Amino acid sequence: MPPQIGTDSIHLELRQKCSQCSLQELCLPRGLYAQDLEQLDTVVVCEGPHHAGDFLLHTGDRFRSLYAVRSGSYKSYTIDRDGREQIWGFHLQGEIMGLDAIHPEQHLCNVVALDTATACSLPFDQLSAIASRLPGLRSQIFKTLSKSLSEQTIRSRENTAEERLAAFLVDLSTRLRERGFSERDLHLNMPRRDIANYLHLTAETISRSLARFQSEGLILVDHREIHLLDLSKLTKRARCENSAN
Amino acid sequence: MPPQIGTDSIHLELRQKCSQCSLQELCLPRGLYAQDLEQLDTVVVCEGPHHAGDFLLHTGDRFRSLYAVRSGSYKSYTIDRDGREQIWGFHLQGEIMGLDAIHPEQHLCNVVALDTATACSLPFDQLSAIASRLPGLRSQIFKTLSKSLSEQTIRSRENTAEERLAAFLVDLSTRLRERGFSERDLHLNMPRRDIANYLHLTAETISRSLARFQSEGLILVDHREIHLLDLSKLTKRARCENSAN
DNA sequence: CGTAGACTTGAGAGTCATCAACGTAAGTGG
DNA sequence: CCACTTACGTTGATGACTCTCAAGTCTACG
Repeated sequence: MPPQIGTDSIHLELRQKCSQCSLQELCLPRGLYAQDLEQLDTVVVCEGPHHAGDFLLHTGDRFRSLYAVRSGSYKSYTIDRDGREQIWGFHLQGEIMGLDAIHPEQHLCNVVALDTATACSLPFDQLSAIASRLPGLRSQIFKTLSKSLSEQTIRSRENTAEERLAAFLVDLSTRLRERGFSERDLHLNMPRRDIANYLHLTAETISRSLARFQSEGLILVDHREIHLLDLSKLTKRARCENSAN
Repeated sequence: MPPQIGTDSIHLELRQKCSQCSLQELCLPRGLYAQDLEQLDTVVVCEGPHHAGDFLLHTGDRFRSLYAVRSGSYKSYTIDRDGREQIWGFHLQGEIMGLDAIHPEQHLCNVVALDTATACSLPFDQLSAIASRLPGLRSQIFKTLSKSLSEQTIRSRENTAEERLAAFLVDLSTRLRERGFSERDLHLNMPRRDIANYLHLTAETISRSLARFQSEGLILVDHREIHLLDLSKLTKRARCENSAN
């Protein structure tokens, strides 16, 4: 059973230290001074490990914390009034989840692990209190929200299926590179249907578009392993300015 | 010539008082205590008046301030690499503009007045400093960002032209009601082309969809005056849960 | 080996963009 | 007051893109 959030019975071994975490520069602590990081250390709690399909959050959960992906990956989604899944995003190491919950004070999304994954819980009241003392952290939270907003808006402008898929692959490639992985070898740990859902397309269209990219020599497709052969052409196909970082 | 932001030569008469502003409860100061509002009073500066077509911001402007619409309305847009306009939003009284600029520290959007309009400049460094002392303001800024993010994400899920247009009309109606205007009589102060652009459609499709809504008795169209006859049916056509407030 | 789910591929249909023509309203200058 | 212009809006015809439905293949796993 995962540790309860918001209780006092937090085992010390579950405490995670941002000050010693290799994801520092990708995550919320980005740009903070070492001594300031120690303030974060006092509030961060590890969640998980989760296995593929395990839930980190459910729609309607009271908002207490933001979550940072520590290892593995998660997807967030809602269920619309027709009972259909609506995927909001796929989240890699260092990325912040639960931003949507700040305003309504409850989580809009379900968040589920895509593979074996852990997350850091950042209790928001405490985070906000620390941020009141640390301009750098305050700025970082504001920037995280602002960046998500811009990215979401830009993403919504993509027109054709190929544009969307190309942008998805390039975006994934960029995020993997930032995390020290190969930018050319993508392992998709979600079915085509999920990619399609995320891009507001169908699995068939994803399949056909991947096939077309492959026939044009842009990528190599082997089930869920995608090798990007020509990143620059793929970026051109994406059309939308993925302002890196 | 509009007052320069960030200089010391700010005339006192340009100072706006949030503590005496009728938009308090719609705008960033929402929920703040009276004595706290006075801290905001010390940093807010009026911009404008702008006339239709006047610019408040240009893409690439250095980010110094957020802006709150004080009167009239604005639209924000970018120019994509093909030189085409991409409208990000229409902004009514009390709404915050420039959130996209926090992360890159420069404005992504041009912001232009749609009619005679004024805006309050909220110098961000000072705002952030005040927020460090006022949990209520801090929370309000976080919530504003979080809400924009969710709305943008939900908006991107709308599928058909009619869904998008219905959601647009309902959204506008809701925002006008919140501001004390009629929720049934909309005056669109932008051409069809701009609505189409915002909704990722064409002006022709807007025209046809409006005609269809009218023929079904949902609305009455008279040029840019739209009267909403059946808000509940229109909301159903919108499909997307516009979680009010 | 058999089943279930994921993936691919094909055929047909629907929605919306594009192109084009036309109508209308507002503003200008004669 | 009227021709003229310009921008906006509407309506129709056509075509492209992608969804839907269907069939078939492949993989994983019991």
